[in-house]
Amino acid sequence: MLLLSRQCTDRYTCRSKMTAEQMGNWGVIEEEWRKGPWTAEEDRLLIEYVNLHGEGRWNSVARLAGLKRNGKSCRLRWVNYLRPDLKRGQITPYEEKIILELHAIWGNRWSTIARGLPGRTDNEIKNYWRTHFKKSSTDKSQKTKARLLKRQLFQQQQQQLNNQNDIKRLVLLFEENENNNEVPNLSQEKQEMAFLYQNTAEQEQGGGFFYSTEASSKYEDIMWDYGLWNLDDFNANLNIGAYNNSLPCMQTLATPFH
DNA sequence: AATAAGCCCAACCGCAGTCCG
DNA sequence: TCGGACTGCGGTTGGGCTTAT
Repeated sequence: MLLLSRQCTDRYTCRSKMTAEQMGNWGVIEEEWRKGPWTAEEDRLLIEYVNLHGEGRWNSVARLAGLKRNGKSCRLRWVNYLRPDLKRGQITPYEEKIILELHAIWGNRWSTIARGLPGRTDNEIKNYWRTHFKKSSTDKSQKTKARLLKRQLFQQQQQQLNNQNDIKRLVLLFEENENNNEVPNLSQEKQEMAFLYQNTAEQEQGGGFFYSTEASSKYEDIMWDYGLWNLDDFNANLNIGAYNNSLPCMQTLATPFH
């Protein structure tokens, strides 16, 4: 094992005031790949590589960029630290709220949750969650969070009732256009979604629309896939009248993926 | 002032899914 | 169809920093 002499990354320099020497056994070469904290020079090479070749083909980075890092390490460094669209700084209360809400739905699917928080990485969210919320259920702050979440979920359910009414109106449109089997000016996806809602609603006989069953989970997948999670947008796109609610809720918080 | 406990976060690991020859 | 390479994800680790005692 070879101990390397090197500079620290900016982050380490300014945040942790840690020198390469202080890193001790970090920054070593095992076999052919370097491990441990990234140096400023490595960052520069990686940024250069991505600017030239784009993201992906991470295993080519070592060869093409002259980095002694494996593909996984390069991808992780880019995704979690070097990407230009990353937000810096603390998680805001608003973002925390989104994390809580999305985690209530998706559980530990951090990458899915991260898609609802532009500029934040799955790693960041995961770390934040583990630090702030993964505590024993007896923890006082946890109880407070749980209470807050419960209240939010109640508000969301009220909101969803409104959403259902909007979509039911859409379904009525379908029924009115039954002969044509198509609603004019609606994309295939949106028609499919409304059709799916119709079937799901029938199956569930009006019971819990979003979270209750496997059927609704299938529906959720389609919502995410088509970027229709935000029903405000959905309604706006359909021109069937957007509702207005000053309370932030699930539908208005999560952003579509496109 | 010393130190223990908790916080924070970069980075690693293993696994599973996808791609491609 | 199959198997290896690649990619992405979630879990975990480890070490510096901050706060509480």
